[in-house]
Amino acid sequence: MTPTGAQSIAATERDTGLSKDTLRVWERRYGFPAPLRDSSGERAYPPDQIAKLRLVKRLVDVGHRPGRIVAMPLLQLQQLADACSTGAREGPGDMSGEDLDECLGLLRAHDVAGLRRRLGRACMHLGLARFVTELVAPLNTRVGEAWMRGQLAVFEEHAYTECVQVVLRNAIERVPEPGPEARPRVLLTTFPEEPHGLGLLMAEALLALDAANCVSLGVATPIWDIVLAARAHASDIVALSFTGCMNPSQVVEGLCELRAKILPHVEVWAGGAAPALHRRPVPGVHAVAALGQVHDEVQRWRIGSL
Amino acid sequence: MTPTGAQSIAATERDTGLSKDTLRVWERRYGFPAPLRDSSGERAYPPDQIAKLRLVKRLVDVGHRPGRIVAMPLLQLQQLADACSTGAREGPGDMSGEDLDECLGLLRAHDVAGLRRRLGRACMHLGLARFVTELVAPLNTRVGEAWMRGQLAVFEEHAYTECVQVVLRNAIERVPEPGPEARPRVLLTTFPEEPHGLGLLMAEALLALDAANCVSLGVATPIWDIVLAARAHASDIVALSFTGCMNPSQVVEGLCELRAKILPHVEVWAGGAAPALHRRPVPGVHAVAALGQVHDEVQRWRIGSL
DNA sequence: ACAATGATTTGTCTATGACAATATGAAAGC
DNA sequence: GCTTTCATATTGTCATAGACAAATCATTGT
Repeated sequence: MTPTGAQSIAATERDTGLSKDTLRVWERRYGFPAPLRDSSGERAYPPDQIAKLRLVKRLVDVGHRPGRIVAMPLLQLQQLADACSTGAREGPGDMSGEDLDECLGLLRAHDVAGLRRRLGRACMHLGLARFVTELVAPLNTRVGEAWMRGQLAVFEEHAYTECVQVVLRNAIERVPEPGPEARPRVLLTTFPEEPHGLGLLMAEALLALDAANCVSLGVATPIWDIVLAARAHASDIVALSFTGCMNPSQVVEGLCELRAKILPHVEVWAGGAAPALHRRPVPGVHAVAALGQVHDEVQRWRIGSL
Repeated sequence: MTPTGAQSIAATERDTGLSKDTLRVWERRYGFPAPLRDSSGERAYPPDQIAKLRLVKRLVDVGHRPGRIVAMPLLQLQQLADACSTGAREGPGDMSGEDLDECLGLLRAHDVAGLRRRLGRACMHLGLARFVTELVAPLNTRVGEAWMRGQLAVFEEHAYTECVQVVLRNAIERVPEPGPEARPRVLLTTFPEEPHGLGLLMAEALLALDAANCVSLGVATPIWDIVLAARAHASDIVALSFTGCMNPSQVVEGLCELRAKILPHVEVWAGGAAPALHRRPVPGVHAVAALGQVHDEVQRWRIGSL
């Protein structure tokens, strides 16, 4: 932390999601980042380079190639970011963007209590299923985009996530519990590299509405423990959630490994925004493209299990 | 993943919490771990070595020195683990261990729904404050110890955490909201290296009972964003939670940095099981030794702010 | 248009040396 | 006896540079 708040390589790794090795090899190959050096020759990344790295990482996650974009000037990167995000606009059946804008406004005004009330009201108004698929899902996208463009600070995204989590957990609690014999029995979790749990909670809400018997392990469960847990809970389905921040190869390898180790009659469902999921399907794994599909998939399972 | 489920160094890093650098340097210096090599010369850690590494890591976190214990045989390590955990036995005012045993029993039986009901009942019975300080806190310790001794699987610990989280969030939701003008205004979060949020939730529960105005950012907020958030929310207090898994130097450095960047009249509270917190106090940071202290600290703040 | 093949890109791994921060333990002073 | 001080040892992290396998691109041949 020598000059003007420049950060060590370890801090940069966690703030950008790029491994130390990757940071060093980009520097070697593409000339960026070009960190300062402290008195003992260690890299010190200034804040602006970290910001650019975050943007690059995001663009790489969406499919751009490092060699092409790492050396680009910041302005061009931002144009690129704008270009990708405008691609996915309101799907059919989404809320009129007004509600989304209202929520974003409350978030920007740091009115956490207000946002929580607004979301709670929307949940009651729409019903939990539509709340999840038509408000929370597109709102997540909007928040993610705003964050990528630098229009939203990290702490605002954190506040948002916490807020949605509170509302969702509350709503889930209010769904009447199915009997202990209800089926399917679903185990929900994420892989060890995936620290985000919002997708999991959205899935749990929809599953609970379909009277499935949910057990959530929270985030970041080692694969072997997922296997053990599925056995211990006699699960019919293991549901995994992935965000874009996960390395594509980790997604595919992890799913293969899980599929190989788990009992064959247990279904593996994988959902979320990770591009790898939908580019290369893994045999024996159900890729759930959209949250709206959850209901149909449960129906399918019930028919199949008769 | 060549022979008998041996894992790559990256997988071992996430499963043990030891960095790649540390794994390599231990091998170089102490001769353990001694991973196999795959066809291209890359390390492949067999499951038993990973298990031992986890145990060693835990012992190191409690204060043992790597140079002394890394090369020890497994049996001796287990004795060491038993020796340290029996050290901290029931503090005064704790529940009669029976309730704890009952909860642990439900957990071991994988009866998540039962555990949730049991905890919910205990919360109503004891009241939220005593529930947190006298049941959840010691139960956390028991679960941690059981995990260290290998009597509890990782997935069981995950299920436990999720369970407690649900119950706590539910209880917090039922505490009447204080008015928007209520003071103190408290911002809750953890440092970027700290992924555990249970301590945060326990603190939030106690603070809510004292009619503080809580805003939680969840876990893993960059320090600079904590500063921004405290400013945006006009917080009086920033409350941080730490577990033993955080590197001691990160704790101290982070607290110093935060203290330096944040407005001077904002108090910084730090609580949790991280040993560094109580060994080396950081100037300008209130180390909250036990959860029971939260109430008194809020009182102190209120008197001081008149 | 589509499949096969060769070239390039890219992240991760290895190896070894260096260093700063922390902890240990002995000696010295009260 | 008890604390303080300082030299020594321990320990995690960082640096450099080369290697390689998997994924992706671009080109060619049906």
